[in-house]
Amino acid sequence: MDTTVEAKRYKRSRQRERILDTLRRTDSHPTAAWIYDELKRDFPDLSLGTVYRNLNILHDQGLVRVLQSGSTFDRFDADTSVHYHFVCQACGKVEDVAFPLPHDLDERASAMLGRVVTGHRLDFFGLCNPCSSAESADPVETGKL
Amino acid sequence: MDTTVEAKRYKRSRQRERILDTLRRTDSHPTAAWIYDELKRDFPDLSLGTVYRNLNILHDQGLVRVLQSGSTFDRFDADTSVHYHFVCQACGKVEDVAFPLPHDLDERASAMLGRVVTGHRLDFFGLCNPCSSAESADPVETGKL
DNA sequence: TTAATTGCAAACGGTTTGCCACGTT
DNA sequence: AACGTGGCAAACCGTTTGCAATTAA
Repeated sequence: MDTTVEAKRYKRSRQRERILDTLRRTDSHPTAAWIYDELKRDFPDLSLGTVYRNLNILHDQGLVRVLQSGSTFDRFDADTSVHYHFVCQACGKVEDVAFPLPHDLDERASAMLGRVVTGHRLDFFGLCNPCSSAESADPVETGKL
Repeated sequence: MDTTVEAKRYKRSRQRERILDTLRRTDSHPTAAWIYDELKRDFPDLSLGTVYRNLNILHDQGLVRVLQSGSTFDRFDADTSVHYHFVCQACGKVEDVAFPLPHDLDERASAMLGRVVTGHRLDFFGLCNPCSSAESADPVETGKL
């Protein structure tokens, strides 16, 4: 991630425009590989690395959300009761959160969606106290996780 | 994952007991590597593979929650507005969910936690309609993601 | 004795990166 | 001309797995 004051100046590229376009035309929350397959028709020499690079750029620009970060660590919790988590975007620390959400949230969602809902997961993002006081001018970095 | 009718019969192992014990003694939601380092003192020949194997077993037994799945794909979304997701635990499909949560959820959480909360993420888990009708007797598999 | 468990190391798989030619400004 | 971008392939890194030896039941 860029920590300098100046943001990077990007040039246009057909590939990146088509990647964003492809992403906007679907609601299937595709993987990088799916986008790659999709564009392979029009760009026979397309590389997976190019797709990843551009998705990261688009994310930098705030045009794309990353739903799951497959590149981070698995974290484990022996507390199997219902509770949520607060994740510090600076240091990655994970804290428990006892946030009062409706106890029948799954049932409600189930009824509203017309699907079998067996559970949910809620994470809050932000800065923990130590990191909050340590950082003065920090880049935005929205929705990183 | 075991799809047979009979569940696997586990034997005791010092390593697995210590792994669960270590996990229960902390609230830091550690990674596998952290647990490995922790137990390396008492088990000098301990292997990371053993830690992973046992964490999976403990998860099978419902004694451990996995907070982030680092082994799955990143998924991308060009819709940057606030919305949630429904993830099918059978086929992995991701659907948008317009669930009515308080618009000031982050502010409330921020006040309650005494931390800077910049955002949150809510995922529902369950079975999508196609998978729901396809599966008759399916294993529980709670909290996989 | 039977089968689960372990340590080791190799394999796996999604993602990143170095290199150099090419495209954009 | 200056520098971001693309394609290719190797590297990366957390996680899984095959194997022979060990250990629980």
